[in-house]
Formats: sequence, structure tokens, C-alpha cells
Amino acid sequence: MTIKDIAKLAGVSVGTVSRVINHHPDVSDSTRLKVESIISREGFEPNSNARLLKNNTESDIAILIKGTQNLFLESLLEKIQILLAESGENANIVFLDESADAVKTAVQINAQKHPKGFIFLGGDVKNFSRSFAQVSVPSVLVTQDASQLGFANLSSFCTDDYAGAAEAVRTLLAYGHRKIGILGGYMSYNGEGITSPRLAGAADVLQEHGIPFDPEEDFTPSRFSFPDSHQAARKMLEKHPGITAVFTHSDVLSVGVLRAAADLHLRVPEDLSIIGYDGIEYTDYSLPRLATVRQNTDALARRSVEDLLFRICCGREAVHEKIPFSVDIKESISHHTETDGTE
Amino acid sequence: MTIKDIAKLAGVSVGTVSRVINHHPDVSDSTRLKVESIISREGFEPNSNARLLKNNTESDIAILIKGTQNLFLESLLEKIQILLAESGENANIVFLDESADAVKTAVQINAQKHPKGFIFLGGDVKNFSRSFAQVSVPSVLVTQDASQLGFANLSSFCTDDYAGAAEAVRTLLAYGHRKIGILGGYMSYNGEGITSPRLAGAADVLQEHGIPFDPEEDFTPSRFSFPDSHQAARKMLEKHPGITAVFTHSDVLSVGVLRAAADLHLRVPEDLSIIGYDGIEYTDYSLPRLATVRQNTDALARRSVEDLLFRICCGREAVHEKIPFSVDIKESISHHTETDGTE
DNA sequence: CTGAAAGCGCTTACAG
DNA sequence: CTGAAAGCGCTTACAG
Repeated sequence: MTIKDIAKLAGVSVGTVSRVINHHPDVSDSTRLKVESIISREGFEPNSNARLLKNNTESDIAILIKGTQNLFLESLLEKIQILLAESGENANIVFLDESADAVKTAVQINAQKHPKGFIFLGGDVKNFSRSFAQVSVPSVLVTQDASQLGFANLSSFCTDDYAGAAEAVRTLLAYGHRKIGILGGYMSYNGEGITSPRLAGAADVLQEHGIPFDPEEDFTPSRFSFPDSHQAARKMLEKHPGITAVFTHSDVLSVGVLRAAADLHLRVPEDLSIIGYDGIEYTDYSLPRLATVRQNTDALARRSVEDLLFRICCGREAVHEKIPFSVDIKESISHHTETDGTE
Repeated sequence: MTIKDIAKLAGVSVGTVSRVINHHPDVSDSTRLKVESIISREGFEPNSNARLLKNNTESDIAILIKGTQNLFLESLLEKIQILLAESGENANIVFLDESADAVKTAVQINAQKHPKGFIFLGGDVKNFSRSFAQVSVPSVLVTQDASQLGFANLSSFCTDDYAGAAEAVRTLLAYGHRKIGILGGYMSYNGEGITSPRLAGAADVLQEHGIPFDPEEDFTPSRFSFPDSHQAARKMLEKHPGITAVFTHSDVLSVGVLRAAADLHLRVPEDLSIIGYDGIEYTDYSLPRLATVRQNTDALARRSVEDLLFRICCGREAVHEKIPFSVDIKESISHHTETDGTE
């Protein structure tokens, strides 16, 4: 069933059918009604390839998500996909390994499928400076700041990670902790985007409070997965038994810490306090409930989709917004009282 | 840059360029090399819409996933998407609410975008009988049995849920439990596919062992999410304080039970044993580690993709396979000793 | 308001 | 082995 068949059935030309389908104003009401009734009677759906070929445009919005089993990015993904669907947009979702170069993949997809736009859920800033110039369509980087990159077609929506990390550490300090371990991502592939600001925010606050911070000693990298964070946390806790609190760069990592603490018979929060980052739903259901720096996923998703669609349709300039975060203090944090005399 | 430009640059006709691109054998080596070098030098990518229009075929495989925040289906989704990508297939992923009619959505997508095939991650069997006839392309239902539906274009790959549930309950019985609560999905939208066999398997084993089972009393429905399972589990445990073990139809529900048990100061497993279903990665990292009927997601994903692509290319008959499961007995189960004298 | 016709970028018989 | 040409299903100036 093609537009030609409909035209024949309706006794009009294909051009007229096309105009009806595309809601062109220049069609008489009677013709419109006749054609519409035949289209719906026949259940006709125009061939999307032909339309796209003519319009020289592609339908999809590609979403690249970094890291499998990353509950935070997955919840963002779902929200974004639902918002896109509500706007009648088609999402083409690609899961990538945490260490993969999302921009390189985007360049390929850009060349092969010419999507209307890209949404990057995570991705290393280094990779953007290296090859994003080859991506020609409006794009959005979510959860990381792209303002310094200066690409006219790349917006970004993220949390102020420096401030969030600072706030997390300030919270631990306020609860009396002085020996604080930090568990975060690998510098090599999350470095500039995520790990670096979250580490800097933490380090600066510690130093402001006269607590020396040595990244080599006090920071442990991990992939954002349960098994890796479990291993990494365990190593960290064994190596630094004096630690009374941990700041993790992701709630997924907090789960690993929780597990490692149990292995070592450390009670949370009595022996070890934990604060994470992201604010995934699970943090309200863990034992104990996990404190976290909550990113506003609703706002991140909404603004990303709004901005992308707006720029696709109306060609505006890229924007860079920081979405407010909040610190959720929950059961995994408790006061530390100095029993060992050191400060 | 189109095929015409390449033809001009190479000094050949567009037909020849097309043959090179499509690896037709009838091209001389010298011509092939010349054209290929120009294509790669120019970074030319053929317009996919034009190809698809000619081939009268569409590129995508649509994946419909039921339930957001369903960690089990999400891990399946990731595996499937990665396998599809390895085969050069494009996945068009749509997240649906747990209560949505995935088949209705598929019928729409089928008409509008003509995907090559569908993969349903979850979905109610009732909805398939009602409207799957309108889906014309090869499809796969994962995690549920479609063999009774008799659609020639619908394969299914699942676990033997009746047997899995029976085995879970047998395990609890072997550990001395007699008062067993069951937490599962809503009959109204997961009924025939998931809840019904898992409930029947459990009920039959209980009755074999002379333990009466009344669905109204001993079964509590919940959505497959943390907050809902938490509420439902809490209600169940408060209403039936005699329960010493819970069988949940999903590990996500077990998390809710864990949380509800903690609220009520019940220790797991000392006061309450838990066994779930699915085998999500998290069950190895919870406190305590959660026993579960582990579905083989690797095999489910692999077989689903293999079968779908095979049927798309070679038009074979649909198949229905049961993928073996395994029962993982972990820390959330302990022996129950009869202290109250009843049996 | 409507039709006839060109053309989007590609593929593939048909000739040679 | 290669070219010229028709055609996939649609859209849209151009006439009228």
C-alpha cells in the first residue's frame, strides 16, 4: 500500500495525498476528509524511508550510554527515552563499556546514520576535544560540563561536581570524621569529566580544614560496577584501617563499600560512615540507607531533551547549565568521636 | 557527498560504485581498489534512507522493555543490545511502564516504522493473543513462554518458571520452613506470563508437602520496583507475623523484603529467610547476599538474538526454548527450627 | 485548491 | 566487467 494506491482510491493525485498527510493548508476540506477517511480505512502508513530520503533528514536521536550496570545513568536513560517518546522522537540507544570512547562511536554513527542529534550519558571530556568536531548535529552531554570545550553544537547539563563533592566532604567533616577515604572512577577514562572535579572538590575542602590529602594514598579508583567497587573498597579499607568515613563518587560504588565493610566486620555507620553520589533510588532501600549527593535526574533529563529538540528545530546556540543538587544525609553517616586521641 | 560524486571522482558510473559498496563480485580488482580508496579518502557513507528505500527494508530491530527500574530486564537489555550491535544491527529501544500493553505499542511501531523484528522483554501473554496477529515481522518474547500462542512469527526463550518456583519453595522447605509468604507481580498485567506459573509451581510444591496454600492469604502482589515491593512486603509481614520465609518472584522484590524486614526488626536470615528470582548481579553484593533462582541471562540474550536474526534472514519457523536455571543458595536462607511446636 | 513532473540517493535488471 | 536507465515511495516547486 503506497501513496499511489491511496490516490487512486480517492480519485486524486499523489501530490494531494501527500499534502493531506503532511497537513498542508492548501487542501479543500472535502478532499482532505475523503483522503483521510481512505487512509484510515486502509490503515496506510507512509513509507518512512521515502519521506526521509526526500526530506534529507533522519529520524533518530542517538543516545550513547557509558557503562553497563550503571544504575544512575540507566535511570537517566529511561527518563530521557520517555520524554523523547512523548515528543514523538525515536531513540536509538547504544550501550558502551565504561572505558569506551563514546565520541568515536558517535562519529561513526553520525556518518552512517545521520541522526538528528546525540545525547551522551557520560563520556570523557578528552575524547570530545579530540574528535567531537566531526559530529555535525546538535548534541547534549549529560552529567558533565562541556562549556570549556567551545563546540557550538554541544550543550551540557550537569551537576556542579566540584561543589557537590565539597559538600559531601564537608558533611563528613561536620560529623567529626578526619580520616576519609575516597573511592572514584579511573582517571584514564572518566578523568576530566567526573573524577577530576569530584576529587578536587573533596581535596580542597580537606585541605581547607588542615587535613592533608594525597591522591596516591587517599584516593582509590574503581570501575562503576558492583564487583569492581567491592574489590577496590576492600583493598582500600584493608590498606587504611584508620579510615572512619568514605566518600564515593557514585552510589554504585557505595554498594561495594557496604559489602566490603561487612566482609571486614565493620559496621556502617558505627565503624564506617559512607556518603555517595548520584542519588539512585536504591539508596533509600539499602541497609543502612545510603547518604548521597543527589543529582536531579528529572531536571537533567528534561532540560537535556528540551534543549536538544529546541536546537534541532530552531538552530539555537548550545547552552551549559548546572542543575542544583542536594545532599541527602541518611543512615550511613554517623558521628565520629575521637577515641584514639589523634587529630 | 553522494554516490554520484564518488563516481565522478573515480571516473566510473554510479552503478559500479554501488557494486563496490555492496561487495558485488562482478567488479574488476583495479576498479574496486580505485573506488574503495576514493570512498575512504572522502569518508563517504552511503545514504541509508536511499538504500533502505530501494531495498524496501528497514534497518531497526525494536526492543520493548516492560518496567522501568527493573534491574533484571535491564541487564538482559544491555546484553541483547550489545549482541545486536556486534551483528551490525540497530536497536530501537522503548521503555514501557510495567502495566503497559507492549503488544499494542508494537503494532503501532510495526505500522509506522516497519522494523525488521521485535524483541519483547516481558509482556503479558494475554496481550499477545489479543493483538500480536497484527505484527507482521519475526519477533521474540524473552522470559516468557509463547509456545501456546501458536504464532508462526513469535519465538520465545524463557526459564521454566513453574519448575524454578517449585525448586525455590522446595529449597525453603528443605531448610525447615513451613510458613512461607510469596511476593509476586500483579495478576492483572503480569498474570499469565510470569506470576501464574511461578505461583502454580510454588503452590503445588506446598500442597505436595501438605501445606495448604491460599492465594488470597499467602500471596501478595507488588509492582517490580523498590518502593512498591517495600510497601507490599511490609504489609505482608505485618499481616502474617508467623512467616519465616519469603519467596519473591524477582530479586528486585527481595530488596523490598530486606528493607521491610529491617523496619520490623526482623533479622535476615535468622528470623526470616528470603529467596528471590532472576539472579541479578546485585544479589551477590547485598547484605546478606540474596538467594535466588538464577535465570541464565547470557543464554537468554544470545539465543534470542541468534534466533531473531536467523529468522529475519532465512525465514525459519519460530521456536520455543526453555533455558536452564540454577538455584543459588546464599546467605539470606537459614534453617528454621520449630520453636513454636506447631507443624 | 490541484495535478503533472522532477528529483531525493541509491540498486539492479538489462544490454553489451 | 561496466554503463545507461528505470524505479523504490515520497515531497514540492511550478503551473494553472
